[in-house]
Amino acid sequence: MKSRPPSLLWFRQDLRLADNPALRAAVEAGFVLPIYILDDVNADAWKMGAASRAWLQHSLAALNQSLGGRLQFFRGDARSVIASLVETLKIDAVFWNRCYEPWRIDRDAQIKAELASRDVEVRSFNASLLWEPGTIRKKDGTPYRVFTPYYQKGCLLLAPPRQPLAQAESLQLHDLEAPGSLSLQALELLPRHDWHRQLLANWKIGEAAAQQKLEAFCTDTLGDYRRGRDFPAIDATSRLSPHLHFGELSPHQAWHRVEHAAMHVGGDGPAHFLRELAWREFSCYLLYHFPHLPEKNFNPRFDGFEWLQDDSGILHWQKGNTGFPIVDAGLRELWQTGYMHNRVRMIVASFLIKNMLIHWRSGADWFWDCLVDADLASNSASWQWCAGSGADAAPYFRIFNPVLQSEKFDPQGEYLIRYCPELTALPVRYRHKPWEAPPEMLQAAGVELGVDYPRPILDLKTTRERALARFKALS
DNA sequence: CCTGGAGTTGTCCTA
DNA sequence: TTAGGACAACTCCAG
Repeated sequence: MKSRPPSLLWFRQDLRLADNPALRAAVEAGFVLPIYILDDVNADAWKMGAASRAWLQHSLAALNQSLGGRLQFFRGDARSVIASLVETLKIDAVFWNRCYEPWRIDRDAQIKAELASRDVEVRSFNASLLWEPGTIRKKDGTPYRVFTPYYQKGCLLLAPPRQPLAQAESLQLHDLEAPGSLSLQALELLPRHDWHRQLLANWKIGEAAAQQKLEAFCTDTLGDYRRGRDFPAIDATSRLSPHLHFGELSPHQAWHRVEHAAMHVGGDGPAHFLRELAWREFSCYLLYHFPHLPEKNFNPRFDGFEWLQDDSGILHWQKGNTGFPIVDAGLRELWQTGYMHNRVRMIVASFLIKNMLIHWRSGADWFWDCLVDADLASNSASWQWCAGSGADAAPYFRIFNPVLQSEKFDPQGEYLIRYCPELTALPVRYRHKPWEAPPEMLQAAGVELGVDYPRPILDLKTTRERALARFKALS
């Protein structure tokens, strides 16, 4: 008896079983062969960074477990991996959920064409965006460049986000090992050194953990979200970004769960969180319509800007040794946990770009490698926003003063000493600016500047004036 | 077709 | 001590 071949379900940035349209379609078609391909070939310059890979390792392990160990892994050019699977297993249907990075769009279009020419059915779905970029335009047909009209007119007036799909029932999985399939370990997602262990001790990874976190956020912190989200010492943000990036959670699930919570929570926390989800969408929208966003200034006026080449400066910044505690705390948080609080991301970005006059791409590259929530769209759009070269960008004269920001948003210096514990014994007011503490106070606190904690690598006032002059000259 | 208000996240100076 | 204004330029859209 000859059985029908399984349909191929290609997991990408949708590592979940619930609210997964491609999975649902595959299940309805019969037996399913679920696969994941680590495609560094087509990703080229945008291969996942180290922190993302470490996350991915655990997310795939969780997904594999939910699939009873039937998820099959591959490595290499997805075009040839899929072609060969289709050929050897006589597969006649392939399903996936869409991704929106330019290189993935190109690659997927090639695969789609190739499969179509072999009479293989290909169906792709939207699983990661509330509003897909191609559908949102201004009245004149061009894409939006400003967030608020994009969100208010383009998105909200168009259609409400669809309801999440229920998990597909009676999943029948293909249980033969496909030719060329590898073990998860063979993807070599974890670095040789042990850095990722400490990093991932901060996180619970996978679909179940993501759901729990969404649940906890809605019940515990959503009410105070608007105010609390600015204070890095408080656990008042959702920290859902890596789960959303890898698709352990869909934005539809988050949107509707938060809308539901709004009935009980009240206040403007829920609306502000939904706006943040919409900023994620806006970044993806910009990358879709302006595919050079990761490399080139969105506003070409910045092309003539002369950034400084300062390799030793970048190193101080990366390692959290600038001598400005809020900046150093942020970068150390990034290194130790794969994450940085949103407020602090803006502060360290402003410091690198405006005070150090270093190209926003240097910062974006570092974040790309270190963030567990690294996302090409959000990372590129946000760095350009900080630089002033992006869409709806910050004005050039908005230069964060790291001391004022620290005093305002971490008044007790709790966040500072969490990542710069050497400053703990200093009185709170000097935690924000240890170089101003009197020598005897530093001595009493056991801090020798330049030894236990760095001296400031630059002068805030003069670098601010330098940036104002240089940026003003662009206009 | 023109016009004016509003727009994620600040800082500094002056009165 | 504190509040208000200046600091651009541009996009979007309602009137």
